[in-house]
Amino acid sequence: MSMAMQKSSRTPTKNSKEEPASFFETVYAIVRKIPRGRITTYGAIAEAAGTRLSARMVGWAMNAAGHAPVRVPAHRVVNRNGMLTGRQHFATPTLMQELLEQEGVKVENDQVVEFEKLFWAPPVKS
DNA sequence: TGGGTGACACAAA
DNA sequence: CTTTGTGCCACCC
Repeated sequence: MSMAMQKSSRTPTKNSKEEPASFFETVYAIVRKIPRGRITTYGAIAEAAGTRLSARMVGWAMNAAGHAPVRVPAHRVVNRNGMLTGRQHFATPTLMQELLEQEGVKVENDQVVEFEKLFWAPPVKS
């Protein structure tokens, strides 16, 4: 799959304040607010960010989150099915599951157990 | 400027 | 049930 675009450099646009300079940072801010042991979905984040029509962008932002200035708990973000779709993008394919289990989130067959119960609804972006 | 990209979501077959 | 296809939008070169 991934052949071109391996560098993917992004513009940090660091602001002294918490003000997100771009949609990416908005997503990062939301993801960082996910409580430990909880999870959310790309769609929920997208909705909170104001782009519910495109959950894809959240995944795209997560892709860039790997080189974000602040570590983003991307392992707490799963797809609508509660599946760890992004595990393949972590340092190791199993890292995402390991991190989740470290926080008490049980994962079976690449899917979060009781995903609906652990689901955390991100606050709506003002 | 324009085009391509995608860690999703949803509908249809 | 699984598979296939389309839409969607912000960001990067």
